[in-house]
Amino acid sequence: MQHIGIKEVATKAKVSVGTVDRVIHNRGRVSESTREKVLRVCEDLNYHPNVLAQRLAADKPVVFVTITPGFSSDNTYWKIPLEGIQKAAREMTGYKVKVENLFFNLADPVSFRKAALDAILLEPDGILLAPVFKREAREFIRKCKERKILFVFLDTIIENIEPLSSFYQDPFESGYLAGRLLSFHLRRKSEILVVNFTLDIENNIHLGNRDKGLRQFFSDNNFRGKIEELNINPADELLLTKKLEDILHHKTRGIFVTSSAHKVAKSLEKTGKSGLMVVGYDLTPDNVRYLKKGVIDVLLCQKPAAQGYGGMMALFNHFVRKIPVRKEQIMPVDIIVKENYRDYRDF
Amino acid sequence: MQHIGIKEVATKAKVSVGTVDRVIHNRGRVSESTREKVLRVCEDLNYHPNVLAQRLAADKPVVFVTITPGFSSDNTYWKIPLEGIQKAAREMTGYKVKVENLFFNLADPVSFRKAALDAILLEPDGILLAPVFKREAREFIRKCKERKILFVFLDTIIENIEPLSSFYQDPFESGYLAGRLLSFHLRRKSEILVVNFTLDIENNIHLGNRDKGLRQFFSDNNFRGKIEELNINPADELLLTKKLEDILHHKTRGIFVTSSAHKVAKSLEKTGKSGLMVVGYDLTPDNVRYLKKGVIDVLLCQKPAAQGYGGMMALFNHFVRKIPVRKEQIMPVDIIVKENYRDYRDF
DNA sequence: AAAAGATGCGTGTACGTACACGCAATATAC
DNA sequence: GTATATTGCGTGTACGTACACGCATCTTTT
Repeated sequence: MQHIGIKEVATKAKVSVGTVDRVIHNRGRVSESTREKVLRVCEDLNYHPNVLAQRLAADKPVVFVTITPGFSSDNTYWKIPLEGIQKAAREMTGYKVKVENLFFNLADPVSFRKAALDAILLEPDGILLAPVFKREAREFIRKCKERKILFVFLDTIIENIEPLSSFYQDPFESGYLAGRLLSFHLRRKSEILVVNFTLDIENNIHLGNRDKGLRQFFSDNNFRGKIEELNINPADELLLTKKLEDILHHKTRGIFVTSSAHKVAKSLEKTGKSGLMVVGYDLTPDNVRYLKKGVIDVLLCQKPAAQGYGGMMALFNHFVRKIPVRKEQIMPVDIIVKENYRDYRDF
Repeated sequence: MQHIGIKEVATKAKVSVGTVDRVIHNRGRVSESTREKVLRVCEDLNYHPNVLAQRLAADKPVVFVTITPGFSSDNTYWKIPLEGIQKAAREMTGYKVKVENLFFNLADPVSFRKAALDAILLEPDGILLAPVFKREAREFIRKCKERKILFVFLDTIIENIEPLSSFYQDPFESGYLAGRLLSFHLRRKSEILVVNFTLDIENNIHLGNRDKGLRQFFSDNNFRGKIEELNINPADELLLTKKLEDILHHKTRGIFVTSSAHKVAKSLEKTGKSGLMVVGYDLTPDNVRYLKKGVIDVLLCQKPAAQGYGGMMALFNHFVRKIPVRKEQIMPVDIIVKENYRDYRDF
């Protein structure tokens, strides 16, 4: 006997499978006495429903909806999480699961509201959500709660709201970590430069917290040197080179870019760099090029595909496999240098 | 119609489900003409068998065997991969999969041969194997091939043998990476110390290659300083402290321990350390303690639980879910410092 | 006290696949 | 020519669960 099922429970409790089924699903028409008897036998035999058979016999599919920022040629970041989402979706074929991907525009809160409405019309069981616009997301989650729709947060979280699970990275922690890494290279009176590309709408909060994390590290470790700051529009490449030339001098030993560092790297390459440790974010092709050249020293990453995959799997595990799901999955800050970037390509 | 199944194929091909089944499984008793017709319809309808129903209807379970080193109170390393293996096994409940864990003694090749024989007696479909003893493993794999048993390598690989998949880390690469990390902290004429705990039988090859990797880095980056080496029995704690005191001097800026670094850290703590960057391996409680204290600066890790989990899942994906499996999964060298170790605890 | 309703329970069919069995039709044997 | 194999195919049951239906029994209504 491979697996004890309803049948075995029914036999031992001296009732029919139908009765056991009614007990398990709480759909009435069972006397209290037999109800208790059946439940006791379930305990005794350690009965667990067979998920395969459940999904096979189910008449309605489980429906999941994802709501993430769309991507374009100039902002490809959200392509990667989607790939993880789709990988997970492929693994759900045969389980009677329907996955619908909705997108919104990072520059337009209204597009988010629209996607949110569409999502609810699909009457999903669970939603995977990148709550970029806090206010709109709060509103949406209120509606979900009314309708008993569960949700998982992706990339960011919202304070005081408890989702089924959330997959994200703590930007403050990653900035703090960047401080640690830079500190290996600093001397007594070295200076550091922090570069913020301020027009990066999506990541505004992220960028700020990364910056704060770095500063906290140096304040915690009584660093004596100076931390310069440069806030700039990423489109102004010429300006960037000029400003960097102005601001860098012989005491500067480290640069921390709170987002993608390839533009800084490009400028540095012109200027000529020596004894400068450059730390930035994200394993994009542009960044990798400068990592390989040795202009960028460290990239901090968060496995965006794994986040998308994990978020979908959290829904799957909860609704289909019915196993407990971690409330929170803080993605490790992966430290990537020239020598190990290859290993992370597939994440 | 949720999923096109055998029935739809049968209808369209104007045969019975039994015939379709016989065609799909190549168990004869079908005329060539109907055979071709059925296969064409399968193509046309893009038929893919429903894995859930397959497993539900299967009479014999799929059998997997794992063969890994055992663990004891003094060598707990292999406990972690096993946890990953067991997590994967739990996820297979309901799929009619039988998993048997066999162990051998790292100090005794004969115990490996015994486990290997036991494994074959279980007539498994697939085997997850830590091929620590190369010669014995080769012999065993020969037998597996005769019996058409597939295998997945865990932790190490064997040259010129192609398993279904392998999950491991490249020790040379990790040593090379250690060189990069240390280099951030070195000055022109700094010295480095490499510490090898030579009696670590299990990892002998690993340790050697880590050492080689480090040296290769410094040779590739024309490092001018000196690399000292200390080979020592990990049991000789007193001797370790003494030797360290002898060998360390003001020019020493880095220590690379090719395995667990906590014993070195303990000695350093007595001696008093300053301006010394310590890099070691593995996220064990002992190591973490010194990482938190700041005596160890970096731990290089390889997510051993994820390796065990991934290895089992490779078997599962191949035999049960019947989806393609990556031939090789080189685990990233995770760089762990005081600030991000928390995030890796669950891997 | 008979009719109507509610309660407690069993039966049957479906989900998509595997596999044993059985029955024709054809092929081979004697 | 009949008897026996062989080939080609369909049917039936099982896997474990979900859910509709139906039939007794018991309770309430008038």
